[in-house]
This record gives sequence, C-alpha cells and structure tokens, in this order.
Amino acid sequence: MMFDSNLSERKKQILKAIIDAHIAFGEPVGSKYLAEKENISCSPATIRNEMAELEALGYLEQPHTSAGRIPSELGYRFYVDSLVRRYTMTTREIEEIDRSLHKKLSQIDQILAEASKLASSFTNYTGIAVKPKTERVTVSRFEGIFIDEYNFILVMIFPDGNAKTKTVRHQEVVSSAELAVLIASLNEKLTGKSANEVSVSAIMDIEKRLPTCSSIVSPVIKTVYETLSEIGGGDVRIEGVNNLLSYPEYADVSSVKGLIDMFEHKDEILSLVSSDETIDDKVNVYIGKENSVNIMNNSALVFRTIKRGSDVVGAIGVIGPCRMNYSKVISTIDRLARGIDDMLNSSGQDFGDDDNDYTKRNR
Amino acid sequence: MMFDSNLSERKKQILKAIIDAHIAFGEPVGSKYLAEKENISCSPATIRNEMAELEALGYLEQPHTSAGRIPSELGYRFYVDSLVRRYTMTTREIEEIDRSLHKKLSQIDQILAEASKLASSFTNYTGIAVKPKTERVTVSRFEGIFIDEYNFILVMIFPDGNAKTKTVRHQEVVSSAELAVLIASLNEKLTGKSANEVSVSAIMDIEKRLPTCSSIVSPVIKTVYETLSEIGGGDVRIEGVNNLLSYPEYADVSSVKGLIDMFEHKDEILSLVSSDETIDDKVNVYIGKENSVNIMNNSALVFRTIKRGSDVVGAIGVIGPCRMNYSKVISTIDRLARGIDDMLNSSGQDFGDDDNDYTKRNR
DNA sequence: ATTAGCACTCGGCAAACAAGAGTGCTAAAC
DNA sequence: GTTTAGCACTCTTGTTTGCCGAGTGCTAAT
Repeated sequence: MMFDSNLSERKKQILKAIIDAHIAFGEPVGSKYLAEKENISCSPATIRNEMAELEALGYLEQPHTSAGRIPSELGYRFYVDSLVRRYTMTTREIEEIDRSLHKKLSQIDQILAEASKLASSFTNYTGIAVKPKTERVTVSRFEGIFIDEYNFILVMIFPDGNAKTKTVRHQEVVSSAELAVLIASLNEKLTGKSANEVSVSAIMDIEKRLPTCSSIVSPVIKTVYETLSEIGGGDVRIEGVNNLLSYPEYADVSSVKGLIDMFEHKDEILSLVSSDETIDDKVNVYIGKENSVNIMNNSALVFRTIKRGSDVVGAIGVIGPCRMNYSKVISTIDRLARGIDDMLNSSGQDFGDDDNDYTKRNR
Repeated sequence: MMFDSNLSERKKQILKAIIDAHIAFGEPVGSKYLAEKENISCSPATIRNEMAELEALGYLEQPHTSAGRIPSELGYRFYVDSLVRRYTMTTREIEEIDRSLHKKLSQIDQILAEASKLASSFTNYTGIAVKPKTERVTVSRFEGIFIDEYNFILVMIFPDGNAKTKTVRHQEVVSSAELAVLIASLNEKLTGKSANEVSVSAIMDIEKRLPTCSSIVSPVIKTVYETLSEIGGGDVRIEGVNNLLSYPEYADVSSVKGLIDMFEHKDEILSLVSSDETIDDKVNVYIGKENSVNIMNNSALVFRTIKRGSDVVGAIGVIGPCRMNYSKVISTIDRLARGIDDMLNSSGQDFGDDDNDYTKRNR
C-alpha cells in the first residue's frame, strides 16, 4: 500500500496541505493560499506547477477552470494511507470514551445500538453499527416454562450464553408433563442444528412422543426455525444522520436523499462491512466509489470489526463526506472498537466492580 | 367540532375544491382553474370574491399577491372535520392490508415495528409506530435456568404472557440449588412490584437466605430493575422517511433537517401521541402547529391508538405534509389499527390456521 | 529549477427585462 | 342584489447581460 515512491517530498507536502485545508474549510484550495498560510517554502507559481502535476497523476481535481484544486478520491486514499498522522486524543477524550463504554451493556444487540450512538457523537458524523449475518446459528439448550394449559414460554439458549424467549399459545391442552417431554425431545433432536438442518424425520419423531398433543409440535418447530433465522439475520443501526446535514456536501436534497436511502438499504452496508475485503483488527477506510456497493457517492466509510474470540460479531464505524477528519475518526473508531472487543472478551459484564482491564490489551 | 354553519354551501364547495386540487398538485390554485376544471357553476370572478371571503375567514392564504390560494391550517382542519369523504378502499387494497397484517407477529414490539413499515408503504408517507411509556410494569413470575456455576439465565415473565431473559454472569460459585432459592425468593418478594416499589428490606431478606453467595443478589435485583424500566420505556419507530423527500414541501434542506430531527427527538412524538388530548378508538389528526409539540412545522400527523383490552399499548400513524391525502390516509390508518387491535384481542397469535375473525369486529 | 508577470477562463452575482399568472376593483348585465 | 366581464396592477419566475474576482497556465526573466 505504500506507494509514496513516485512522489517527491515536496509534492507530498503540498498534497497533504491541500487535503488538510480542504478538510478544514470545505472549499477548493488555491496556490496563493498555500504559499501564504501553510508553511511551504516556495512561490505560488511553483506550487501551481506541482499542483498541475499532481492533477495529472490523479491526486487532485478541479471543479472548474479557475477554482482551486480539491482532492480526488485517489488523493484521499493516498492521504489516508501514508500522510495522515494518527490523531492523538486528549486524555479527556479518552476518558470520555472509556466511561461511555462502561455503562452496563449486556446483549450484543444493545452494545451495537449504543456503539453507533457513541461513534456518532464522538466524531460528529453518522455512526453505524453492524451485526453481520451468521449462517450457522444453533440452539445449545431448550427450556420450557409452563404458564397454563394453553400457554407456555419456550426459552432458547444459544452457545454464547444469550437466550431468547417465545411465548407459545395453543388451542390444545398441554400438561406440564407433556411440555417436559416436548422440551426433552427438542433438546435431543434440535440442539446444535442450524435452521436448515432440521429434518422432517426429527419432527415426526417428536410428534410420536406426544400422542395427545402432536399438533403443537410443528408450530413450535416453526417458532424455533424463525428465531434461528431472526438471530442469524444481520442488522444495521444508523445514528446521527442529522450530524451530516450540517456539512455543505449534503446541502442539496438529492445527496440527502441518497443518505436517507441508507436507512432502507441497510443490506448493502451489511454486505460491504462483512465482505471478504474487510480486514479484522484494523480500521478499514472506504472512500467514495472504491467499494463495490455504490450507495456512497460522495461519502466515505470508516469502520472496524468487532470480535469475540476469533469470530467477527459486528462492526462499528462512521459514514461521512469524503472530506472527513480521517485522523480523528480513525483513532476514535479504533479505540471504540477495541474497547468493545475487550469488553466482550473479558470475563463478561461482571456486575458492580469497575474493572477497566480492557485498556490493557493491545497497545 | 361541526362548525359548518357559517359557510354557505358554495363556499364549502369551493374550499373543498381548492384543497382537493392543492393536495393533488401541490401548487396554489387560482380562480380560473377552478372555474374550468372543477365543476363549479359560476365564473372566475365570482369565485374570486368567494375566495377573498374565505381568506378573510382564515381558511385560505396567499403565498404572495398574484399567486393562487392555498389552504391554511385552519382550512385543512375544516376539510378534515367536515368536508373530507372517507376514501373507499378497493377490495385489492383491503386484501393487501389484511394479508400484510396476517404475517406471524408475536411480540408487541415486533408488531409495532412492522406496523410502521406498513403504514409507510400503504400511504407513501412516513410511518410511525409508538409504544408509550407505561409506569407500572411488573413481573408476574421469575424463572432461572442454570447454565453452569458462573452463569445462569434469569427469565422474567410479564402479566401479558411475554417474557424477557437476561444472562447473569458472576464471579461467585452459585449452585443449582442456590439458584432455585434465589428464584423462589424473587417470586415471593418481587412479583407484582413495579420498578420503584422494590424495598431494601426485601433485598436484605433475600440476601439472608443465600449466605454463601449473597453478593449476587444486588446485581440480580439491579438487572430486574433495569429490565422493568426498559420494558416500561416508550419507543418510537419511524419508517420511510425517504418517501417524504419526493414531496415538494420537503425540497429545501432545512425542512429535511427538521424531519430528520424526529429521529433524535422521538420523545416528543411519544409525548404527543400519548397525551391526554388523544382520543382512543378514533383516528386523530394534528395539522401543522395545532399540537403543543412543535416539531411538525409544515407537517401533519395522523394516528390512531392501539388497545389491548382497555389499555392503550401503542399507536400507529403517518407523518406527512399538511397537504396530505387525508381521505386515504385516515382510512388506511383506521383499518391498520383496527386490524392490530383485533389481532391483539383475539385468542392471540394461534399458529397455523388462518382465521381472520378480526375483520368482523367493529363496523 | 524557480519565480514574476500577464493574459485568459470561468463561475457567481446582481441588475434589467419580459412573460405569465392571478388578483382586486369597477362598471355593466341579469 | 347578485353575477360577470374587463382592465389595470402586482408579484414571481426565468432569461439575458455584464461585471468582478479568483485562480490558473504560460512565457520570459532570474
């Protein structure tokens, strides 16, 4: 990725200055400004020459003849890859992130929901949190709670220790003993099986064991099936879209429309974030049309995956204009994601005592 | 509410024609158009006179001299209250709503989530679904599922038959027998109590019964407490905002911004929908600034509450421009809400058999 | 290789103008 | 007295015109 060999030191300096200025002010930057404000030791004319070459190389572009230059997507890419210096967070910022993370969060879903809010509020862009699709979801144990003859609660416990309940109401009388048989059968036949591994013969077996109320078996199985697919399905949370509206790149309605479309086409973000190109344990940056999915027309996506053990269980990140404060965003997302990683991989959400050992891991 | 006495028949006819035309085309409507296209049997000049009077009465307004007239909020209000004829849905539309409602929906949360999508897609405006705050949430029964010495699952069953689980991980060893004691104690001390009725003495009582692992009691109670507040908390779902962006009233970014603010200020919608002014069993229409909350600047809110028995458990509706097809929207929301009402109040979500008895009730 | 100077280009802005739509008013017709 | 025709008036919208300024590219001098 480090292809800085082509560019002279001065070109790099100028490119960086242009991008910095453009990120700061959002407007095309001209040679005169660079010569005066940024400390570049040569005249506007020289800078112009360099800029022309940078444009020929594809790092810059001109909105029109006589405006300054703005970075191209390739320019941003180069900037992110080799020029951007890691933003050093103030201790206040670090503390704030740590504190926010320390709120009690039990389920992965809640963590993600909260994470997208955090990502949004810390960066002032739009935060996203993703739970990817996982094909193989299985129940590790079933439990049944008898309510009355017409109602019981089916509890499904998953390998990660989380659980999900479904209330089952039925027409037929089911005794407490029959419920126990049903649950035992489910445990015997369905544990460890994913949604599409449930065989018809297994269902028929269970029905045989419940001669008096065999008709409830198939709806129960159906419920299990639905729950498995539900859990396995991906989910995307988007928070703080209104943050983006303050940025001039989203000033016209059509771009806003594209933005709002994200809400309805969460799938695309899902597939993007969980695609093969994504690198774990590292902040990924997609700029503009780089990604295969083209919802992001003028936008960039910065995210990092979240792992429990070696499984990717989610991702958090932000969406914003290409002209984004990459330095700060990357640092923030990195810290947030690592914090969550470590929370998940520590002993769990133990109550009460305020351990913060997740700051110890990695770096 | 029926204050049509003031207005002559012809004025009403003209007012209705203006609003209809404005709803259809979104532009100010002039006297010439009315005389030609709508069948009003008098000349443009006469219509102009009538329009001037309607404006004086506050039902119409002029964006500027020499544009047509547009309805004022009062005009819309009058229209909705007395002029609008109930849109008669085609059998196809009715069937579609019924079919959509008939998908398996178990939890109230899921119903609402789905309902907002339906409301949005049927009306082409933005759908909202609200679960109001309920102060008194209680657990009717606790169950514990033993996983291992350091983990168990706490199941809380609510009076409506739904359940919620929380995985509790702890440092101390808790045996299966101790868990049973804990659960029995919870059932004895906490059932029927709402979040702020949990007394310290009850907690201490429970701790006494578990001499070997008393330290897990308080975190468990905390979990219960949090779950109760979580369930009791309101929730607002908004779906299909991008529908609105096609309408010219949301053409400039500032209005869109107000729209997006709804996402972050769901509380206000919540309080609006669950306010005292809201009438059950009837479609409520708030136009423009009528409501106390002023998030809706140029927008109207149409919704109806959803009841289980005599309790209001939610509301669904749509948000759109004041210039809204009230006729169709009101009918759609009414049918949707009644459908949901009846689903909730029927025998429950019985599996398999495709009863549609909820169409029988009311009307 | 760098820089100063200058002509050139193009977007943005404002003023000027024409067209069109719709009204309000007055006077005539029913 | 109510309705209608006619006309002047107002105000928005779209188009044209011209000008300003910012920034470039090129050439020639350093």
